Amino acid sequence: MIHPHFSTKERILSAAEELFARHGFAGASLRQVTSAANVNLAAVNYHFGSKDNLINEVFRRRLDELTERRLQALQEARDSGTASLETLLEAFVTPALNLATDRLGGSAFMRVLARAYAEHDQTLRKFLSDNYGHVLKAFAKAIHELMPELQKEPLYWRLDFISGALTYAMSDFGAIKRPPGRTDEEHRRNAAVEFVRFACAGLRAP
Amino acid sequence: MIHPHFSTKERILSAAEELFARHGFAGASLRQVTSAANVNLAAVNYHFGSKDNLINEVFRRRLDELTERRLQALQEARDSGTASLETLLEAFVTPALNLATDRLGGSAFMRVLARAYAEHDQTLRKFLSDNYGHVLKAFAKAIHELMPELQKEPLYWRLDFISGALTYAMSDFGAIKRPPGRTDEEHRRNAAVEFVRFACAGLRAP
DNA sequence: CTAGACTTCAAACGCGCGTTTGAAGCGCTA
DNA sequence: TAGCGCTTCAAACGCGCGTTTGAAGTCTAG
Repeated sequence: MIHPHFSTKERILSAAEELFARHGFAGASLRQVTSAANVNLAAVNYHFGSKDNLINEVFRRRLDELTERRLQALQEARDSGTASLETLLEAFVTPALNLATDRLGGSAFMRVLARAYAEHDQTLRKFLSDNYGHVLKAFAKAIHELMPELQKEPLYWRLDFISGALTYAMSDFGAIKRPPGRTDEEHRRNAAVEFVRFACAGLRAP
Repeated sequence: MIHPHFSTKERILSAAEELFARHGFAGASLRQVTSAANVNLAAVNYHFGSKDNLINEVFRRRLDELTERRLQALQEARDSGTASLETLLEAFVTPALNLATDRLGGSAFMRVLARAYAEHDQTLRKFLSDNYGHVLKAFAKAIHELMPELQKEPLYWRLDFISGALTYAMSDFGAIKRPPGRTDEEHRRNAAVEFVRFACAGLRAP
């Protein structure tokens, strides 16, 4: 059961996120979802129209905010006038880390995202690239200004690797668990530092 | 229709590989598989017992050989006495790349593998880690011997990032589309070169 | 030629799927 | 209180799922 005081739509989205992460889009049924959300089966089709559209909305709910925070952090980094590769990557990584660790269900969403990468479904891929492709472009542009000597194609490859590494590392099947005697906050901070160091070095590769 | 002169078992495995890559394990049905393989529906349960076991056999067929070739390449790199980070990572990546490009259906298998990483299913993950976990350990050990100054925790973080990036790069999802006028083979080889360069730099980060 | 093991076949099993339906419940304002 | 949207409900729809069954086909050894 998921947070009975939330709205029906929110409860469906949360339950769907968790079950899609665990069983995949085809593997999780609407009956499982509505049962976990403590909601009538027909509520999904009433509020979302179809299962396919529910999947899209699961992405939209998290990605809209993630996108906004990333672009905002990017803008701040550029406005400060002290932009380095490190601060740019921090602007990209930190919002995702916050989502994965702060939010209720955020880590489930990271696993859903990892599944989306493995999906070859055209509808879903088009939805994602249409709605959120501009974020990657904005960061690519900022990084390009900072490293004009790096060709466009290698740059895009490396950004691609960075996105993949971040997504897979943040889903909880990654090997690294929080060590005992360290707080979640410290763990997240540590992950961000390690990741930014790794990604910057990768970007600066000869 | 898939290669009518192959045995029933082989035709089922090939069709299953292709369809699991395209629609996922839950999303591809045995009716789709047997229809694509030009084989009777009951043949799956006769030859493999169940759908779950068919999934395992799809992995076994490719991973047994992939594992052997990776460990062999690793051994050669160490025996040659000129082992570098680059040669180690090449030993890991190249067999996968050859599988993806040489073999009929190999690229489909790479997408299946990406799906397996995103799966949370305990049965499948246990099967994979029981049978093939030792490969990753062997490479981690070799890298540690080559970079003894890198602490264990940062090393594990970076290997985690690299696994994610590799998985991501091997599935075809990435933002990078194959440029027109370049073959699939060239595209993948280029990806491997870019990947090894990126991963080595990341491992060597200060 | 034929007995017997192995393989393929069409048909059916019960079940859970996504979706639809029409009635019932609810919270407003008039 | 009556009327009216919006939301929830139980029930049902047709369909495709994984699996099972028993008969028919195929091949080889005696």
